[in-house]
Amino acid sequence: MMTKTPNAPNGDAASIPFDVSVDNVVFGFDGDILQVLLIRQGLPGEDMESDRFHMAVPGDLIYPAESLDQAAYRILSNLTSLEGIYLKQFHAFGAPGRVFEEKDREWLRRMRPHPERRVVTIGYYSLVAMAEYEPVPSSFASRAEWCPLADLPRLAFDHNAIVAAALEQLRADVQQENLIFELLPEKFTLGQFQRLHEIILDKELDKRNFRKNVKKMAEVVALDEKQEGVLHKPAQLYTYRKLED
Amino acid sequence: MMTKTPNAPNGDAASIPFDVSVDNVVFGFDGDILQVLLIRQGLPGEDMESDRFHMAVPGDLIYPAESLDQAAYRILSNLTSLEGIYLKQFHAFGAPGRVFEEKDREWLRRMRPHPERRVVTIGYYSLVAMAEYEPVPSSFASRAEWCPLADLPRLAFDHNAIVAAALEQLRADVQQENLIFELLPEKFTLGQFQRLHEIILDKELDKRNFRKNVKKMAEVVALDEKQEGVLHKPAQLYTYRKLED
DNA sequence: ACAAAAGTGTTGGAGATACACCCATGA
DNA sequence: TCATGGGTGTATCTCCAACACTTTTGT
Repeated sequence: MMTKTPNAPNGDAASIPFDVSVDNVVFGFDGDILQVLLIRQGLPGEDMESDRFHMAVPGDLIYPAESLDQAAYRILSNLTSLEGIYLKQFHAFGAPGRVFEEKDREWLRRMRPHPERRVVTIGYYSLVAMAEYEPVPSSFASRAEWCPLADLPRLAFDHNAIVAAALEQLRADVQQENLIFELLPEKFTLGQFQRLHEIILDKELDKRNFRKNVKKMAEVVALDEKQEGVLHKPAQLYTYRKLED
Repeated sequence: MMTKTPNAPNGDAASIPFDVSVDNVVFGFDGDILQVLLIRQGLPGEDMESDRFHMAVPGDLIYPAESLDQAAYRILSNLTSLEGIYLKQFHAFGAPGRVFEEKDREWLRRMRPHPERRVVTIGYYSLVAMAEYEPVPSSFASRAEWCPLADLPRLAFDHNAIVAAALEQLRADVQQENLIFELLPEKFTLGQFQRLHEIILDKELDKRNFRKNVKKMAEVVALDEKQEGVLHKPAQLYTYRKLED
């Protein structure tokens, strides 16, 4: 426990200060594909279309008096005006080499009071029904945008790895819990529901068997309403109702 | 994102320094019940039997140049002489009120260079076959001991909550992956194997059905050997062999 | 002899899988 | 009329749950 090593003597050097942040991978489903919410932040004095902007998953340092979960909620509610969004901590990222690009270091130097501090970030993911998403207006300095999961650009820091880990965790979690409804709008078709399953589980499902299973879910109830304005047979709409027991 | 609030203005107050630590919940199986490895640390100048000792899950601050995983491995190998132990990060704990007992504050004041810093800890759990566990000799200041999971004492900080969360995570993980063998000794009986399942899943299993399922696991192979010195019919011994594919 | 855990098969029901055609709409 | 996704039932197979008695050892 208390072994002294050259790398980490007791005393000050073994307790350098850290910054702790939260990064939130926001997944959205538009009825067709999964998307991720990204932040595009300009460096001060540069315009947003410059190729030196900073693209990242939304995140921020933790405030002195807030918990990790509170920080994650704060970040989310600064981006959307929604309440009660599902949110889950999934992994901490703290490798000493997390910040390795010169561009990222530059960004930290301009935006952070202690740009050289090692930073450990706590990864969260959230689930949003895109149809109900109301983005907060972009500021001059930053702008949120959806990006299809399939064609993410190169992100800041280790954020590509964070998104990949979030997706993997989501895949595992969906099989256990009722998370999947968080991604669906209030009214949805069985086609959308099946497509969402197929994307997340990453395999094709048999339509008839899938619908047979849905009929056994008491939480999914058919509405007295059909799709409109589609160029094929309009689908029955369904909704999710939490069971009261 | 950059909203100013009284609680967290930009600049220094929004980036107070943190300590980051790793706490490792080490689960062991002795063939009968699950146990947890605890550290009993004396305050300097007090003896180990004093009731003012500090009982906790093993943990330490992260060193400047190591990753989270490396820190977790270091903590583990300072306690056991084993290599290749299974270890998994499961949750970060960072509530501002994690340290609330006067006794814990006192301990920090004596042992830490920055006792007032807010500390975020990354929780890991590890799995150990107790039969093969070789404890490292206790120092004058600290001593590791197994404690049955069922009768944990009151632990330091929020360590009781950390152990509970680790157990919950272990329960979920076991159903997906092949973790359970990490808790078994090299040679084990089907009785032990079933008992371990029953403890972790927290439900009784049917002996015949259980054995039927084990027979379908290609990784579990019968040895040419039986238990000795037990006061009942000696059981066939089995072992786990990773499949090469 | 007794106590204590080891070991052993069958059956019925539920749930999973595989599979192909017609329907309603907008362009 | 064509393109597009919506909608529907049956037969088979696999997997899971339920269930009771005999065996081997040490004391």
